[in-house]
Amino acid sequence: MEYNFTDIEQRWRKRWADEKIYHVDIDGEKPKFYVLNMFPYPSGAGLHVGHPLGYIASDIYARYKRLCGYNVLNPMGYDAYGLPAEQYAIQTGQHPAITTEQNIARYREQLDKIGFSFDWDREVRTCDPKYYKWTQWAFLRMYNSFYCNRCASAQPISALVDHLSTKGTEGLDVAQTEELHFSAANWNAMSEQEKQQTLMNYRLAYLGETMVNWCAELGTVLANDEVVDGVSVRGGYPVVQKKMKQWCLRVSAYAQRLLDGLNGIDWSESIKETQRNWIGRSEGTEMVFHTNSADQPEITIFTTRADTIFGVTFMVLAPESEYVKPLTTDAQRVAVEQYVADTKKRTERERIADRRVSGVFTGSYAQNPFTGEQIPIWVSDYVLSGYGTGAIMAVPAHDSRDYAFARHFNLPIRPLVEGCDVSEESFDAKEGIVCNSPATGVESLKGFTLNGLTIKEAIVATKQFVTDNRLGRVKTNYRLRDAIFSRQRYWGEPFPIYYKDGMPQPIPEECLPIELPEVTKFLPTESGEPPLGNATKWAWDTKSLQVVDNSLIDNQTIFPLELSTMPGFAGSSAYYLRYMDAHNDTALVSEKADQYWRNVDLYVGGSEHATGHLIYSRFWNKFLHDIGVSCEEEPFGKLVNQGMIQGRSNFVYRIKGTQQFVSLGLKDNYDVTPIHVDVNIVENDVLDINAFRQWRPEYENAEFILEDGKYICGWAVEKMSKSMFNVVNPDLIVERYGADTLRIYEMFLGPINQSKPWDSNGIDGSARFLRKFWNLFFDNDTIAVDDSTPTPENLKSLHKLIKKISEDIEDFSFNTSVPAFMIATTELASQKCHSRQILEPTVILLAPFAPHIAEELWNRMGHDATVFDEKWPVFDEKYLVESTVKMAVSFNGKTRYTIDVSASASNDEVQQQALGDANAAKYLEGHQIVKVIVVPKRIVNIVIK
RNA sequence: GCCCAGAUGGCGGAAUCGGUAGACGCGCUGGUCUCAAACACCAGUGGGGCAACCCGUGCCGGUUCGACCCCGGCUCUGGGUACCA
Repeated sequence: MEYNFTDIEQRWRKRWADEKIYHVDIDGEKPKFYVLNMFPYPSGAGLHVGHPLGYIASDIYARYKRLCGYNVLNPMGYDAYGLPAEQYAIQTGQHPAITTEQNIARYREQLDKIGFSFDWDREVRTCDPKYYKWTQWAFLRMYNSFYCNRCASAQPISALVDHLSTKGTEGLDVAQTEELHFSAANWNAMSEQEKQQTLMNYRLAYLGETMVNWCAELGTVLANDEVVDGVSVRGGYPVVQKKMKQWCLRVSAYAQRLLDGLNGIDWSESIKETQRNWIGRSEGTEMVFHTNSADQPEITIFTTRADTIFGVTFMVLAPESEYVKPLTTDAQRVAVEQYVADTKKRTERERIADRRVSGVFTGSYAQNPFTGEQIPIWVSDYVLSGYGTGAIMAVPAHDSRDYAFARHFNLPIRPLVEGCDVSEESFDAKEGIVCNSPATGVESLKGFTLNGLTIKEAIVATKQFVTDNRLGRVKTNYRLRDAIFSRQRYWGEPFPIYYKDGMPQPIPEECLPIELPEVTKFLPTESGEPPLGNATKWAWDTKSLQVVDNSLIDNQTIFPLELSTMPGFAGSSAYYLRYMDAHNDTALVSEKADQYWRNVDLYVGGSEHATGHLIYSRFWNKFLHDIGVSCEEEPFGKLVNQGMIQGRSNFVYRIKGTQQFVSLGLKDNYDVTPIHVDVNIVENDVLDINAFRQWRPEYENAEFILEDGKYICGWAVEKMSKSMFNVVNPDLIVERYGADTLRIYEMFLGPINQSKPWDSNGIDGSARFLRKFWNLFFDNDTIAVDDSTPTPENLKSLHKLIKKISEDIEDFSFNTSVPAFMIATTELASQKCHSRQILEPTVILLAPFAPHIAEELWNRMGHDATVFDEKWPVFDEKYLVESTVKMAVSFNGKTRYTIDVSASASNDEVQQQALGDANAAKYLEGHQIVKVIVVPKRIVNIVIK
């Protein structure tokens, strides 16, 4: 019987869809299991063979869990807002909604061919108003919340207003932009506008004047994770620092919880470490340095090395620091202003590329709080305004950056560790015994000294002294910044915000969603406003509670709406919750659905989201947890990162200045240029010469120098992309080999979490395996499954397979499952096994990997129902018990021969047998036995001398 | 610079507990079938040697009866991150 995969796959896909066998509902009888893939951005290029890798792995797991009796939720949707659709719209005028719709249709068509067990009834699209209603809703909830440090939870803003109106800021311990101090009387005396302004300091979603990454070419601000090396991730355009009023999310409030939460989740250590570094907790000390004149502010600095206080020889302010202006003396004003202006002009990229030492003296001095010594205050761009307090105490002997600065400007360097050499470089290590702290003859405050302590002891002692003497305080800093939440783009979620007297006002929740307005142009307006500035119907009527025409704006009852839209991560931050209850019009997710599905048990996606989506999503979920929407504190229990599938490019070698192409093995005899050639006209690295001549007009008259009558192409592993001509489309593989072969082959390629090149050369092996598997069940054209009693060999082959496959799936080692199937198939074929008791469980084992063929065989064996309603076979050790075992015998660790021993033999008996063997005499000749080590069922090692 | 991961035949990769290194697949070689080719099937395939054997998991050293695996020191590759005080 021929294995006709095209017919089989089409038939089963239709039946699965018609009977909705992958549709799931809450089922109190069964335990739940939630499998999730990071949903794709539907790009215009469609899927290539790399995209389905993670989907196939998670589908195998989902089908396996279903067979194990779980109620499995395995949804799919689209992250549909994004820059490429908008840029395409700018170029062509085509509305992004239309191209997005087309791309989604194409994705769906491609996904459907691979046989996934998705419950499409739960599909979400981030650009659907029914979906982004809940994105806007969550934003409003954040706007109306603040973060209480004492209860480590988000609280309604009304609770804060109560506190402020009765106690002012007294006893307040909350997350805030800057620490404010005022009394209840002050608060009550504020105008409504002032109160609103003040509350912005505390809201979890707030409008803040912050330094942002501004990308002029894209016309928008970008989040920190969207900028790499000073250029935008998308497009690679330069990014500059600019102060702008932007919506922000107070992610920093959750820094500690985001850090703590990592300990309880099953993610790869590398991703957790990346997040820990990104959060960047550092424990240190804030110290106050007094300046000399009453009209100059005192300077607060942050340091993790308080122990180096006696080595401070200068201070440095960030150019953007608010301390700069009041601390600049008249004599230095021109130089300082010039320096600050110069710094502003340089992009971050330039600052990184050309890391020269620069700076300028302010003319002012501060006093060392421990010795009263006069310390010059400088300004330099190596100090960042955004971290700590934007001011540092410089200890050139023990910080390499301070060292470089001191050397450049000839400032003193004062070593504080016994025996350290600072003549060439600073001594940054936190090891050694402290000296010169204070130096001989220097008077220290209250006789305080660190001399003789280790650095670690000195840090503790200094912190204690600083706290006791009110010179500052112990402080924990986080590198994690608040997320900038505005984008000056069209194709994103609009904010449910309008402006009254310049102050933002929330639109009531019950009016959501506020739908994205139509525009005719997708570019910023001529006055530099975001694209929504082009909308003509984009004003809020506070009476009728609806969006109305701009011409009606009177700033009395009708007001302008926010022109920015939300960033890409907004829609992807809570989509896993929405899948639980995708059609609920009254809640993001019902309590019932949330209580049942709880959180994602298995999340599969790329590691490139480590500092983006995977942080924002955890933050967003923690907020929803605080307000009682999500019952779990962490959204994703187990995370598996699939590797990238790279392209395997092929090359032809043209002899320079000719139309002659030389085969790989002969190319070194000529002066050649390698040229990328379309991998689709190359098979097993052999070029299809005729196809090549037709590929492009310029190769029409190409001539070839062959080896063994063939043209062999060179190859290289590169990113899979159109320009390298190495894109492999899964549709073509499915057409030629079938979806089951594609699935098996993608898993066989290598470990799931490893990046690896796509190599079509090996796919025949996977196709051959499925054909052999299919043939197990047929005798010529008839199904050959009978009710015969299985032999011990049959049972052994089966149970070996059950054990291996079950373990592999649990461990996500699908690449080693495929060989196990191949071996079992070979064994069962040579045993001529036709027993139903063996073949039926074998089909169930294969079903997660190759669902179509499994269904077909299941059906042909006489079952009407789907194989996925069966039970996963139970492994029984007893079938694997051997009567005899092969053991290796080695002498001094070198294996010489093997012996067959009874499985029940004791170690002594095994030793007797190994030494009694005729071979033993040969190897023992002229030697003495020192000892014999017997490892049961494995090896007998005889130590001789 | 710092952090993380890795290095095994011609290639992708196995060896999940420190116990016969190279499973399985690709490729290659030989054979069967065929007028021939493709497909399919069968056999062989780490290197050296006629053989007994010897050598072999990036490099150097250590622990052990025994090391791809553990420890110390390097080299290289991939990824993340970077004036974070």
